[in-house]
Amino acid sequence: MAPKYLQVAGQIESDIIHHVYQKTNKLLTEDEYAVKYQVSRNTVRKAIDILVNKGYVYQVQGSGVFIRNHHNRGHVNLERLQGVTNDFSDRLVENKLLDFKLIEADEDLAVNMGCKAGTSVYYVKRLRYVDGDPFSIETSYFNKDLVKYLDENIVKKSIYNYLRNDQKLAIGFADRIIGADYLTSEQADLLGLKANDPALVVDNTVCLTNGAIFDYSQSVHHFKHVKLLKVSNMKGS
Amino acid sequence: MAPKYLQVAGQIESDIIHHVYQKTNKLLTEDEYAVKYQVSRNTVRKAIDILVNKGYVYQVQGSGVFIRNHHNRGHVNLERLQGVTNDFSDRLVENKLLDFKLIEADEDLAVNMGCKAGTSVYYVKRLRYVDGDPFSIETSYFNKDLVKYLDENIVKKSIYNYLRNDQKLAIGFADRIIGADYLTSEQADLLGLKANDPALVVDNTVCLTNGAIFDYSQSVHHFKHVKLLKVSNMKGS
DNA sequence: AAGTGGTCTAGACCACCGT
DNA sequence: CGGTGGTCTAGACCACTTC
Repeated sequence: MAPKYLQVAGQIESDIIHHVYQKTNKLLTEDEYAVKYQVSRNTVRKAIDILVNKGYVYQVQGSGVFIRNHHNRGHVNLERLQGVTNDFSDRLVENKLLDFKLIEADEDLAVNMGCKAGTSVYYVKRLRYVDGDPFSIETSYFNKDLVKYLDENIVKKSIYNYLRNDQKLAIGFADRIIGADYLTSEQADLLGLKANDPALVVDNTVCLTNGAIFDYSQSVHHFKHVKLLKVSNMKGS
Repeated sequence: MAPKYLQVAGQIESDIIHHVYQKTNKLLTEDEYAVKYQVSRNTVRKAIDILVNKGYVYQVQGSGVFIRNHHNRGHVNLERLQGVTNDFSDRLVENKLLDFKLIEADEDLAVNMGCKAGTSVYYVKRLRYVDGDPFSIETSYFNKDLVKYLDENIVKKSIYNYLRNDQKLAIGFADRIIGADYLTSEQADLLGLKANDPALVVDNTVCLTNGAIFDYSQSVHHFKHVKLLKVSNMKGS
């Protein structure tokens, strides 16, 4: 059973997506949601906080909660892991499996994954397409002590959906380090670009709720097709 | 008077930075902070939420709040606007003013700033250095209807510190769109790189608490010196 | 002055971690 | 089992916007 504030957030999010508030461009008041969903006002506020952080709305004290217009322009929202699968749910996301094997972590990888050298890790290399265009090259490592099982069929689809829904993995938090770099000629071939073209590179470190690193990965994105979106809230600084 | 949860968050943040919890790598319990600061537990939780979002700590139900080890590696934390000034407070941040003038917004700029064409906007172009290395080229536009005054002296220092502290501007939220692109030869000269080298490009749209856009800017970052950091929390999806 | 979001409290009960 | 974080409530009062 999902907590109430998530249920309420989901309902309101669905309303926004289906343009229920298009006339006023404004949500209902907190008190109105409290009555509507039979929850306390604090629970409503927690739900709205989630929508604020996802970039759907902004709050103005004394006035209301307003819908943000330029929310979706094909950007990958950094607020969600699993960006491509979520943000492009209305587009065709495909994966081409380039490599898949079980290996032992060397010294460098062990440092990045916070494990001992020699630990068994799944190695997955995929080329991801959106609407038929090459989108990014994703090289991932999964600690086998934590991710007990993977196979080619799973890996061709959404790995995270499997880990969360089937393996019931308690995914907690992630660091992402974002930079730019040259494309190697091999990467350029895969993405349909030229060697030394720019690349948008994201290093991911993903942890379980108990802090253990189960996934370390690097995504090399097509610089023309991929823009990341970060929405920030200045409250709390 | 800052709200209590911000004060508490500031205190604990300071404790973390000064290695008060180094022995255990763990914060005090929520109840202990509630007693220590004479606030309710909910206020403590709100303070800790801020530290979670800033990437200082992570929470484990039933166990405690733990400090994250690899927090600072010279990255620009996307959780804060004013990244360079904050994240590199222990390093030398300098600005070279390349251009500064009052102009009228053309059609394109007006669209980006949500204002009418012909609106007066300050135009600021700066080259930013960290520890003497060229770091990024920042091209900014400020709506003069909202940012009443700027001059060369202010612009050579931290614009945001001035707007927040002196002009008491109520800064609310921001969108950032992150991508990679080629460097132009002019940009390459400024950054000490070569034309067509990669660049990490960030477009900013910054709004007041009432939703009005007061700042639109583009930062072109040195791809070797700049990495952005995003910490994510999987709670609430 | 009325409406609406922002802060804060005190307390209840649940879920999970560790011993 | 006790300790600790997670969810939720009902209500009070403040700050800001709108009229």
